[in-house]
Amino acid sequence: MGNYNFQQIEKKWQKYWKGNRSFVAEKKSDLPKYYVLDMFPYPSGAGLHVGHPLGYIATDIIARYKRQKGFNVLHPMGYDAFGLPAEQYALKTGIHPAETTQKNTVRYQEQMEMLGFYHDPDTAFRTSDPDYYKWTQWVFMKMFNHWYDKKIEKARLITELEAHFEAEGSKGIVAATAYSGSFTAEEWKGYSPKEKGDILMAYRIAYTDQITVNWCPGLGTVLADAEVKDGRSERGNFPVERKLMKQWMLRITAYSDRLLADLEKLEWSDAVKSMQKNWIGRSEGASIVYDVDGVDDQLEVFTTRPDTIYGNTFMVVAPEHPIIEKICTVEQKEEVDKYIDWAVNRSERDRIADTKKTGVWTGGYAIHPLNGTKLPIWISDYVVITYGTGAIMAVPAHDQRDFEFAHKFDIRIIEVISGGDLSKEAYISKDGIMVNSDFVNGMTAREAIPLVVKKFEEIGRGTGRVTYKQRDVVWSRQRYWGEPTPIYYKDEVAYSIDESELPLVLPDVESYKPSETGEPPLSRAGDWVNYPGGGTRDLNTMPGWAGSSWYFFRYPDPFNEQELVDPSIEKYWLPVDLYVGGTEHAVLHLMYARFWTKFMYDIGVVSVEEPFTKLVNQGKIQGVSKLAFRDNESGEFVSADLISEEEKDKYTEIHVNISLVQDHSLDTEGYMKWTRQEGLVFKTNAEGEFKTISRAEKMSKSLYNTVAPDVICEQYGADTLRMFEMFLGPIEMEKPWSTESINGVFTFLKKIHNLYFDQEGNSLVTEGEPTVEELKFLHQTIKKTEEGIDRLAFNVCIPAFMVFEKELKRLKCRKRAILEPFAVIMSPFAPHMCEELWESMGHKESILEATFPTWEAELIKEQQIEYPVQINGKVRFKLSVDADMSKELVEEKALADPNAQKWLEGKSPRKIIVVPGRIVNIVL
RNA sequence: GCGGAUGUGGUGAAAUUGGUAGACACGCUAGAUUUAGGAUCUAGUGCCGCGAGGCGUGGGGGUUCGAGUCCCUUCAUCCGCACCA
Repeated sequence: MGNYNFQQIEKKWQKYWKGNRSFVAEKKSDLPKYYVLDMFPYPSGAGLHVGHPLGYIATDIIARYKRQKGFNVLHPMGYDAFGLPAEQYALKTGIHPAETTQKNTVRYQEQMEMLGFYHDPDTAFRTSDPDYYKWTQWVFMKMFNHWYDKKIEKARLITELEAHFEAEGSKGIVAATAYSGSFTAEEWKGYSPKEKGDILMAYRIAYTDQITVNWCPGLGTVLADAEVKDGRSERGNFPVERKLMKQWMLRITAYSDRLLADLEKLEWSDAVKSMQKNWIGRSEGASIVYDVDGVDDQLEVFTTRPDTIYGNTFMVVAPEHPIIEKICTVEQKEEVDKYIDWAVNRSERDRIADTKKTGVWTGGYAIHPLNGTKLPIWISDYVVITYGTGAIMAVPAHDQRDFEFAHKFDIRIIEVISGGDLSKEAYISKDGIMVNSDFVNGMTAREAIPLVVKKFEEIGRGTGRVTYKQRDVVWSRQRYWGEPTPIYYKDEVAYSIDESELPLVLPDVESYKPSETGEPPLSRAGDWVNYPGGGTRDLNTMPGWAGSSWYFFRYPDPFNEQELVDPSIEKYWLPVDLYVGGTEHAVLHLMYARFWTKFMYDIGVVSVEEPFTKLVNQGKIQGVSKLAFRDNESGEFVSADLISEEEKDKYTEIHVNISLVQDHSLDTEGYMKWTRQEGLVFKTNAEGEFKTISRAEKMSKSLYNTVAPDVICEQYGADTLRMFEMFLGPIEMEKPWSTESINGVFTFLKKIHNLYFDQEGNSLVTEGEPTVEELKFLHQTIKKTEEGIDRLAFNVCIPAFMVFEKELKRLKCRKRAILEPFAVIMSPFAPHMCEELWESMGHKESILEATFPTWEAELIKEQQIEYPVQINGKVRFKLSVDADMSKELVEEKALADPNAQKWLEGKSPRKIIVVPGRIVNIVL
């Protein structure tokens, strides 16, 4: 057998689809729309490996299926093209990142085409195209020109704020801002342009601020908190230091509440939702203001447990807290300075690794707001300046950290909630009963919380408050390969450029390095840095997140020069119905995309508040690495089967290229050639083989375990690869790549080919009327396929096809009425082959135009049902009855059955359960 | 520590609302066939047992006529966050 010439077939249909622009969506249509989206890739130089297409195959299947179901389908694929690798390559080689990006994009496109994907070719833009980033800059400018009004929970024009200041001063404004001053209209009018500019800046949604940032000297740029892992950069693994710098920020915190609340509306996994919730980190509590003994300043703390106020025996402030210098006594000064110096210079990494409590007393006291006792104020780095107010009321009896601290420094512990064992640990439950607590004694802690807050509000000592872990996001990078910031400065005041000047095109520079003075690469852009008409340009570029924060709005209308997106088109297409991508973007990208969407909604550019209705995180396909053992002392390589478990630590594991390994045996000659090393010693086993071990881990070039889809396509074809990847298991799950079982799918496709064609390639399809049995099997298969696709369980569709193929073979059925719909339902999975089958059956149109058949419930209904009959929970025999027989009749028939009589032996059963269509259970 | 997920044969995995656990595929075993190749076809394959039969969805307990599925508890693995007040 085997004239399944997949190479020829696949080439033919890929050319056909391309030539006919088969996958271009109608911009607007009376048809219902379906918008399915992949997280667009960064086009890296390495090209795709077999792990990448997993999600793309899934979305491709959905896209083709939905089209056959009568939807107008948009399945776009563009490129997230700004980013570090191209720039670092440019630093090394001098090749312009645009050139590298262009080359890599073409390679990606070829590979995707090879896999037969349904991607709208009009959407293949790059975020680095000026026509695209024009709108990235445009949104940024809008953020610069808006502030967030907390009263109506909406972004508003900054000019409206100015007008308000002009008329009434700062009174009556409730905004998301760090500005805490107040002024009258008269005062405002008297301010200099710089003073006004500074105040307005503190309100803008895109604003600059002098902040402590994660400065990464190795990369020459600042990084977002999330881009830093254990004190090192996530990319490149360079050390990161804390440094005070002026940076662009986006006021995402203004949206924290909405970002949190709207999670409820989304069909996202609990895992991602909880990661987002965690990141926003909302907590409800109270802020309480303490007087400080002998000083005018007050100390404000945030707590989630105001109920424990009477257990408060000391205060702790972060080492950076400004109050320290005011309250620190002369006697304590030296010790305090020493501690602060140590704590501040301690690396993030050490601080996390070491959870032992450290600290020092300032010498000062705070006054308990309810009972007036003096509470010593301590400094410790277990309190961080960036959360809450950077100061806490310590309640050692009911907070584990305070408990440890109090024990170490021998501070008083007062129990105020009974029920715990304070000799061992703090008692943190809210269900205990309050004691030693004046007016809340006797109630539970949970009940006490609102009463204590109320009390503080009455005496003007505090208020109920909500805090968030989330902080504003740093939105500037001192890099070249990104969107230039559309801002210029004149007399130290920032202005946005005019909309007509967009796009602000990234200028060429002769070197991509930062300048000698540490300024960004754009400082080398010659005259570009001067804004025409006076002033100088901002030299920062935006982070990689910028382009990906809104790209899904551009796909429906990618060539629009007048608007970011035509509102009527946007209304038709958005939101995205299904978004598929990896978990690595669970927090940052998805958070920023949601934030930008909400902002754009506020200013009326888009009609949706949430961009992605349903999100699916595809599990990555892991690589299977091959490792050889090398003796640490002798440097000899030793076959893995010669090494016992205990000896393993005497050897180093070396990743070897998986193509050099067959059946765990390493081609040692090949290895030496590959590593360009000669005379290596390999200790082989008794059979003369050198064994390696396998390990599933991330598929990565550096671990030499990548498998290119090109190789698989050449050997088995794209249809086999697609089906195989879907067959491996549920798309959400992580699984190691194994080529071993691919043959099963390949054989199946060959069988399908043989079902439709003879050896010479002539069609075997016959014209007879299908039998009821044949139709029944067909419709069962359609049903399974439809249900499988609807819940993205592609791994159950393919077995259904396999079973059906066997069934057809058994029935010797090659009837058109059966084989035609069969080709249609399989076509999303193996599109090339099914097109070929479709054509061979005399169709002129592409199989894409064929309607996905609907299963007919009547047809698959059984005439006779075979009930398993249980006696006391065990199946004892089978009972065949008419499908429409009533429960009572089934019961009667079951009891009358000789098999049942055998078990009953004349006794009458206690109970009989008949579940229609399922089972009969007789209980004795 | 907190949060989220996952535990089913030798392997990847199936199993609508609780209703014959292990579909389908890989692998393995036996056989057939061939121009012998890692091709193709047929049969078998959860475990124990010669057998009837018994036991089986990480462990323990519960609800139910009936539990992979629901509840409680415990263990293991993976992921995320982490002195968050």
